[in-house]
Amino acid sequence: MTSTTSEYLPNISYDSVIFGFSGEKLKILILEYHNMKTFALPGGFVKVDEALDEAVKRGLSERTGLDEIYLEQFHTFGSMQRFKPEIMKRIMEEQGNPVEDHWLLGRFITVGYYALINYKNVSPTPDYLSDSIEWYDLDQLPDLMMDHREIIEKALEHLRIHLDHKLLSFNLLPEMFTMKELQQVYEAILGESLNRANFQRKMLSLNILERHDKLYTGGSHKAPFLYSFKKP
Amino acid sequence: MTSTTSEYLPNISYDSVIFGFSGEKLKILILEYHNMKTFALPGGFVKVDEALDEAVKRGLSERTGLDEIYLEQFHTFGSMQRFKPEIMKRIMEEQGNPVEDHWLLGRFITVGYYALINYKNVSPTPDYLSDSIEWYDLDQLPDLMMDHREIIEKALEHLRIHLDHKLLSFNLLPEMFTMKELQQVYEAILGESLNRANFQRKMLSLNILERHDKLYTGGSHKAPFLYSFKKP
DNA sequence: ACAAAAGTGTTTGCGTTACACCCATGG
DNA sequence: CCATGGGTGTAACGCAAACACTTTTGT
Repeated sequence: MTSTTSEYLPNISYDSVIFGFSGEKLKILILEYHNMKTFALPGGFVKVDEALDEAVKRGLSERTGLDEIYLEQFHTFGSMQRFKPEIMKRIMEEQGNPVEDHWLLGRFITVGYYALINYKNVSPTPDYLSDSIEWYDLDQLPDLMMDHREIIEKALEHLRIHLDHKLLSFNLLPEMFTMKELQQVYEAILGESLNRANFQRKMLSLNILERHDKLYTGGSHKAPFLYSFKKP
Repeated sequence: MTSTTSEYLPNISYDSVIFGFSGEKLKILILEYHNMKTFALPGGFVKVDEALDEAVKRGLSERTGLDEIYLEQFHTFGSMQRFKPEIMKRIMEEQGNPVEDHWLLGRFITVGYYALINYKNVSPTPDYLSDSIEWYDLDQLPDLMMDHREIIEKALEHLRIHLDHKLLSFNLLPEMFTMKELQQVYEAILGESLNRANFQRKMLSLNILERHDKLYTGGSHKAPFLYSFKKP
């Protein structure tokens, strides 16, 4: 722990696992530090007079340009293995800000959050510490800093378990969507294919969907109904 | 945030919801601060070189005299409503330690943990800040500090959902127990009565129990089998 | 007419619920 | 032999999986 005062709480951070989807594969937003080949989850710090949840929303908005994201907290990581001040030191030196005693070099307990968004709505913008921020396929992740790989695994576990209850909250699908699109979301996230007929029945039985007019795509086949999530 | 250095991380705390059971009702361990009529969950702080999980185990051991407790993290609370420095200030003044600038008066983000133990195995001992620590029935809790009531509600929610998977880990029942005792645990925690026959079948179908000799209590009825949890 | 995609129906099996019946034990 | 508690059996129900069948659409 360092004694340097700043506008942020020392020793506490958050890391966000941003799942992105757009029709096919599930992706994750990863940032790379300047010339360092160091990949990490987008994370950040909490201001002294800011709620934790607010801090995460703020940071995410800065990095993705997307506001009003539904975020879900899933676990807090506090082992000592997380303490690797050399990495952050190198990052700050690369940035031309060499420091010996800085709160960023302290030990951090990090709170994990995840979100699920449509990555077509998003223009990720690197922050001042990193030089790139990119979507990576779930099965083609680069080597990640510290325990970030473990954080992703745990986030994915939570996402899969709570998918039914959370999908409404994530603004992942367009306002109107077909049953097939909905199924593709489920299949990408669960990593398995589902029976079409049974999926349809299960979704309709949840009573959260509203059926609208049919969608004529010009394809040589029956036109599918459009659905939206019920508002109330 | 204060800049006073100490052996603890500033701004981070944990609170533990210790559920206790011993045959009938579900109870919770609550401490009371000296002459203050201020009731709170037993919580504590993390040393600068100590893992979060370790800190919680240490604090709990100090307060209950029980080691090797299975603890489960469930949520981290970080709203600004938690920031009520006056309360801690009054507590410290009562203790004869008036201070203006102390890390304990800072804002805290707290990590919630819960455990489930047999309260007959436990001799709760007050720590230096509090003057009593007692078991309270779940439905007769006193008014609690800050958001501690909300923390309990959330802990209970998690306990109920994860009971099947977690009961093995909690050292709640004696080595050997009857099916009835196991059912009473479930009923106390879930807050509802269960069908005897079906409960028996469900438990046996989980394949986590080992059946031993019958228990002759001298009661005018059939002697029940004893069970233990399977080790491997 | 055909292929492709979407919607609906049917059968089956499994797990849960409710309730009944039988067994063991001590008074 | 009876009351009490414990173990097991069974029918009914609901849900979910697997699969088949029908309908719609553009070529």
